[in-house]
Amino acid sequence: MKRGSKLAQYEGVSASVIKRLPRYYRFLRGLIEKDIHRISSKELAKLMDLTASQIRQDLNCFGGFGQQGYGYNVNALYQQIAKILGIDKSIKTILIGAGNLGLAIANHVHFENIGFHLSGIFDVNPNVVGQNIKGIRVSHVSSLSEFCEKNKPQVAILCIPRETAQEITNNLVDLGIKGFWNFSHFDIKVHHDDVIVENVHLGDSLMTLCFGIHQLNGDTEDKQG
Amino acid sequence: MKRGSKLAQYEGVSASVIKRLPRYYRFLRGLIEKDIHRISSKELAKLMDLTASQIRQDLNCFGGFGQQGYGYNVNALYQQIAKILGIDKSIKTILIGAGNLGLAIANHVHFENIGFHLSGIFDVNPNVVGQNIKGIRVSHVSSLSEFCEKNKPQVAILCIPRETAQEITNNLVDLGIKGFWNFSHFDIKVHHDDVIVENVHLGDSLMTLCFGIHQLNGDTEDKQG
DNA sequence: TAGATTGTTAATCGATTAACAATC
DNA sequence: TAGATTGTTAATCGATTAACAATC
Repeated sequence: MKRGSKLAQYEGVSASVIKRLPRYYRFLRGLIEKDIHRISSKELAKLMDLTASQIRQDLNCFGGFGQQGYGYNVNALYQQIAKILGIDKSIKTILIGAGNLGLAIANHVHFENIGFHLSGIFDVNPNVVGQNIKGIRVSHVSSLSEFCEKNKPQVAILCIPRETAQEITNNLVDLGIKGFWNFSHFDIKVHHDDVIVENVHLGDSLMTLCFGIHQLNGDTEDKQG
Repeated sequence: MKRGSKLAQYEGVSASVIKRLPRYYRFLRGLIEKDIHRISSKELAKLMDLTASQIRQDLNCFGGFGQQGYGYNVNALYQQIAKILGIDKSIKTILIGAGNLGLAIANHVHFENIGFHLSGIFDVNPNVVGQNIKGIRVSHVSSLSEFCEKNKPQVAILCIPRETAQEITNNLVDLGIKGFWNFSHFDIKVHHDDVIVENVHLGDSLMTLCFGIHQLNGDTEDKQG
């Protein structure tokens, strides 16, 4: 039995490569929709604004998916990447915080298509608790531990205020959560090395754009003199 | 008159450095809230899980904000970063697409705190057009060009389906939009080098987490045998 | 002054790109 | 076979880290 072995399959692969995989996946789907069944690293590079070298290097971290003189089979490569990412499985996931953003995430993200299953939604606001979202009844946060013991979710999505983020995180780690998708404006800390955090700092992203725009505009705010 | 000069102020600074600035900004605010007025690169490094070297290198791209033997004045540094990012100004911004995600963004993001002003919201759905969000009446997309000519927004937030993203982008570029905050599941292409795109691919982020979880679990899906 | 900590240069590390032999 | 394109090694480039003289 291989399953359960603690030996990570792609140990040597760098985070930079991993982070590019979803983008490959997206572009390959685009090709499939256009009925393109074969592509060379050179063509794909042009499409994605990368170098052909990088594409070949990236893919070869996981195996030789191409064929000399031919290129890559789009469908096969698409399936391979799905498998590498683990999208073909289904990770039990809970959402903490059903405010504006939490609701939008619940409704907008296609969990089932990308390897997740949303199985519980929690909030503290009595006006929200009891509501139905995507067929899931919003529960009070006080029922979290009971839920986790019974259902053993692996991932929690945090759409909660910065002030409570760390405390909730600590509780969730104790309840067995292994991964956080963190939307709170706070860099949550986790002291177990078998728990991972994926941050989505929307504000940070927008501030980067702010900088870029002022660079374009040539705005300077020198002390006049 | 310096304003309007096309000479970018921080031309030599790499994107990696820029992208870290908002995080510094967040942590500095945290310190201010804790009434900490002075910090060394070493202490800040520990807090942020960086090296002291990197912090000093990063900040010195923009100027010498510290003092030997003392460290950095938290308030002063906070203000400096705000200025570098251009958060102290206000960029006119429109939102395209007032579905789940668009509404959440409009309500959730503190535009005014991070250098932006939301001045228009547009959708095609007649059930949405006319609604009031944060004091802004949702207009039909057909009125976009009129609005842009009159108000000259510089940034557009795209919360629209992948299928229409490129077409809308092309229109908006023609209408003078200089920056895109793109939430559509599509890498929009822009062929002007004075237009910038900041992508937020939520699905990509979640897929990365998916990969990480399966690595932790030691999941393998080898052909058995 | 002595101690601390910066700003900055030099060394290291990692990621990207280029080159080319292998091979379909 | 000839042409195309991969897989992979080597070269380059950039980003991070270490070291240390400058200086508060």
